[in-house]
Amino acid sequence: MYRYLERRLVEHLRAFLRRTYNLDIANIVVEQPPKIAFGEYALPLAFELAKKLRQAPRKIAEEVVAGVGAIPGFEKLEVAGAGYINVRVNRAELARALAADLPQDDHSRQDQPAAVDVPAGKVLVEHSSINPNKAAHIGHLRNAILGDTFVRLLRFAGREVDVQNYIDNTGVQVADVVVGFLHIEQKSRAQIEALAAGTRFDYLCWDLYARVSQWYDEHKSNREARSAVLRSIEEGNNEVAAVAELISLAVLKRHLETMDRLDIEYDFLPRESEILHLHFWESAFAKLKDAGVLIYETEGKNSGCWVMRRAGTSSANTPALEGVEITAEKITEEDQKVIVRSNGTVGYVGKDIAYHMWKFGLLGRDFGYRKFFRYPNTHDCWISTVEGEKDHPHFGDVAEVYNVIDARQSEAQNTVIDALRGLGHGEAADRYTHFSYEMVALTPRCAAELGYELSEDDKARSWIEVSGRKGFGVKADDLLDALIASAGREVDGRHPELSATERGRIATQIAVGALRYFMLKYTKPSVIAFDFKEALSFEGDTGPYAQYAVVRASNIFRKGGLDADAFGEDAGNKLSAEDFSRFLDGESGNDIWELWLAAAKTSYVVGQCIATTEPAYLAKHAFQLAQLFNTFYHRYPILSEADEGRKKFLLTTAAVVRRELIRILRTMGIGVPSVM
RNA sequence: GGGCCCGUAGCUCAAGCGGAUAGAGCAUCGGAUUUCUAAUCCGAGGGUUGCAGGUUCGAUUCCUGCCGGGCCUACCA
Repeated sequence: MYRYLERRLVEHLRAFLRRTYNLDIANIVVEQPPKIAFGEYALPLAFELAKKLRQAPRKIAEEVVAGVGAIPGFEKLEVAGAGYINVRVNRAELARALAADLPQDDHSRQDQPAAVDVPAGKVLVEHSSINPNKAAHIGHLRNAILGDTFVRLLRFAGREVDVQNYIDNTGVQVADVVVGFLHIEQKSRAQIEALAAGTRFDYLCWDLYARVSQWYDEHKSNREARSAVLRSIEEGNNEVAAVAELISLAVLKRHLETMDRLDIEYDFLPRESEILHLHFWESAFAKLKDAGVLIYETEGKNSGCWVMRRAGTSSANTPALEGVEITAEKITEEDQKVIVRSNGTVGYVGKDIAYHMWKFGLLGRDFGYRKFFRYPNTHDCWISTVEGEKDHPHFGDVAEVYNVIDARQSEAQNTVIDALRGLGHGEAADRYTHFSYEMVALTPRCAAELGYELSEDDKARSWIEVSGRKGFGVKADDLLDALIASAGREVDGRHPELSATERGRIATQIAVGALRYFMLKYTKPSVIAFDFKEALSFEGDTGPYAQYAVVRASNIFRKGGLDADAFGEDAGNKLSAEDFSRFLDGESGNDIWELWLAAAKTSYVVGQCIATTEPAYLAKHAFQLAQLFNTFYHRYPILSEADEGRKKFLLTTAAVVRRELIRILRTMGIGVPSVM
């Protein structure tokens, strides 16, 4: 609602500037005033115009205020300070629309249906992409939670989204665990199969993987086992490849179970083995050669390889003059990225280029599909195969791509984008977003708790990187278990009257809320220094704080003998515009209005999150709304309110905030317990 | 060497394309009428936004140079 009012305001201003000053300002900046008493929007417009019009900002502001005329939904514009234009909306009108929960555009934009705002075409979000050779850890949790929340944000905005989780089942990481089972543990395929059927097979692989790394270090010759295993996996149709397949599928299944605990689901799991066996690369390779994106190097250390210019490097040595043959451009050795090795095999980036051509429907080949995993809610997750089932959903061929991959891979990601552009698919390259974020590390204290020996240098660091290879890190399931246990102790103490099952359910919801919120509250470029104390906190800027605000709202209705959901549904009919004016207008209405205004901003915030690929704004929004509600809750006792009209208004306020908060939390993948 | 990111309160982090008095949480200290349960609320202290310049009516934000830290820079994935 809030965002449509903003847009309408900008349109009126733009029209005014055009007809009055003959100026076309492409981007009219709209801000939010520092205090609610100043209004709902603030425009620094006059400062910008001062130079162009050669007039004092204050004078321009006065002209704008006087000349722009009435705008539907707005109360008035006024000049403040040196030339700010503060804008006041019609509080009663906005509140009534929010209470009625009108579909966003019905109220604000009757001339344009909501569908106009939703861009055409499907969106593909790739996230998680965990190597299927060991248990998922906290770093993977950040990825999956960011990715899943972004999916929810897109769906909130009306987009159709496919969720993919890319599985590298043919690389060294899987090979190393295969080496561990076959060479160190000396297990047979049947024995491994039995282990894989046990509980938390991924934990077993976690430890084994760390031991394999040690084993390699013991004798250089031990590494030969890895090469042999890798070769067998790539060739396929042999015992080693079968072992690798069974391990990677078993670990993958564990990952899906772990993520399902957090309400994270996938639609499709494309695997590297199919990219190889279905010859995706051959198709891509031919096109890349034709387009001159790949260059065959004949000298230097990369002699015999097909190379590409590394993303971010410029051809400073060979000035890009017009008419210069670009395809014959010489790339200095250090700016070369090897795509095809001299032995003819393709590296990771090459496979990724092929995969992304497939994503955009530019490859001319498709995967085979079979059902792999059915979630408890009966949603099916599909996996790639060479020969698949006849009937399957259509994946790929999308309009936009978001890849949730950590910042360390930005160069590789940009190289893929460059390749698409080099192939002449500039429009695809423009709609390819590397959703980049920083890693999760551990505080030195946390590392010490896990038994890691700290050097003096380590102790001075603000954080220490986890290492799967060393088996050093916090496993996702362990963290979740710890959170559930901790939340469970609180619930048991507070609600002994509930059944153990019910208490467990609540503890799980709180744990998931705490974990998801924790991973979302930091902005993406910030390294998270993980600490159990912080992650296990349920107070202050946390998920449980926001959940608790909803529970409190629910309690009001329960104690009052009312149904909160039902009350919220027709809340718009309970009060007249005059009622809203009475309680929201003027100085006295400011603090409750602030709560209403915050509740009205959800779709605006969702839009910001998508535009900036930053889910942290949603966490901030949830916290702010919960905080305002708690203040309101404390300041205005509702059930004991004597004035019936006022009581109805306060109840409506609680119902609307509760409804919006539930919506926000759902978009973050966080449910709300019945009691806390 | 080159590329990318970061540096804000004791700690962990915010600050929408440059805007009004740089905000939260934690920690510390002091409070909250026996209320819709305190996983809550109110208050206090705590800042030369790494340093130095520049652009601007206005800079935490943009530019340049330093200082400090991280990541990437494999014929690994």
